Amino acid sequence: MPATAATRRRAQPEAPAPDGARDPEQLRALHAALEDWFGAEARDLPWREHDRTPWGVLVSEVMLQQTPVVRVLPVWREWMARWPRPADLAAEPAGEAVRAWGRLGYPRRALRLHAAATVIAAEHDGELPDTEEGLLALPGVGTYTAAAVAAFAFGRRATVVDTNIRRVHARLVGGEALPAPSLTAAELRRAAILLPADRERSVVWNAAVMELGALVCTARSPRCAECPVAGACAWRAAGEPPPTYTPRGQAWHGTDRQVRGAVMAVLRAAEQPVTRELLDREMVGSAGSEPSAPGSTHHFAEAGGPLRDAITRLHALGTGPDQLERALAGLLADGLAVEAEGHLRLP
DNA sequence: AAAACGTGGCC
DNA sequence: TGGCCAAGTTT
Repeated sequence: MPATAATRRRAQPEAPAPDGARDPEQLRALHAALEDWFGAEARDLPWREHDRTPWGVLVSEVMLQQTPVVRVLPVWREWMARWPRPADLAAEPAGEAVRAWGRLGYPRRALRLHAAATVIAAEHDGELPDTEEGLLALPGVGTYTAAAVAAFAFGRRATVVDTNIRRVHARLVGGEALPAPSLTAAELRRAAILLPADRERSVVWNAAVMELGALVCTARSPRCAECPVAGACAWRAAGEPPPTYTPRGQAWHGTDRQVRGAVMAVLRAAEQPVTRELLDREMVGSAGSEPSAPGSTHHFAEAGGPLRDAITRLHALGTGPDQLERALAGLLADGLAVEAEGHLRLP
């Protein structure tokens, strides 16, 4: 049956299907455009250098979970210099990883990286697993990180889906301002459809889409004028409709999380274990008052700038006894702190 | 499966 | 100024 004008229109709709099923020609053009753009505009990040190691890629991916690149860079360099191989990290106490984590946030990531290094050293002869499945079994490695390391460290064809990629797909293909609040099965299917069949191209595509989301197709005020695929963007074609929901932020002030963070800052800064009694006496219910001067107790005798600052910050929270108790219990349960003989310290 | 989990910069 | 946001994982 000869194709009529009507059937041709149905076969080639103006807007791409939201599941990403564009025709092969469109897809190929998309792949080529982003490949070129990435080649010209990609940032020079150390974990993309030729001398990178799979371990370095894993460390970068974990550090980058919910943490901006600029903050990760110096810490990643420090880690690589100090612990160039998983076994190097595994040879040290977990607390060293937590301390070297600095202020990246979510310090249990440091704990899990140390645990992963221990597994790699003990069960994998010091080498990272080179499959998604093997990587996924490591502590702190979820679906995103497993796919990312498989692709970027081992050159595998993996469906990488992070927050940047989700946003780019939502706009470019889905015609929506933002992806759903949480990852859906439909998004995974769409990402799989969009992934180039060619292995090497798939690696570049993953990196390119992620980079586009980070540099151009940003959450707030996207730079569409600089976008290499703006002409193919379903969101623009639809007139850039606003988000259909408003993301709700995380509570912070007055939360246990805030107290945990302040306690961890003290433990990181402290050269010696900190007495539990000190936390209770100096930091509970004393908002508005002054913390004891460094040197007023033997615990503070050697309090330098960083420790003093951390203590001052915790003091300023005016944490109540119940909340301090809860926060400490949480830290101990998570293994981020250890209590022995009335003292608290990093593990 | 919703909720917990740090931190700092930006508009 | 305060809410939003950043290469998520775990329970």
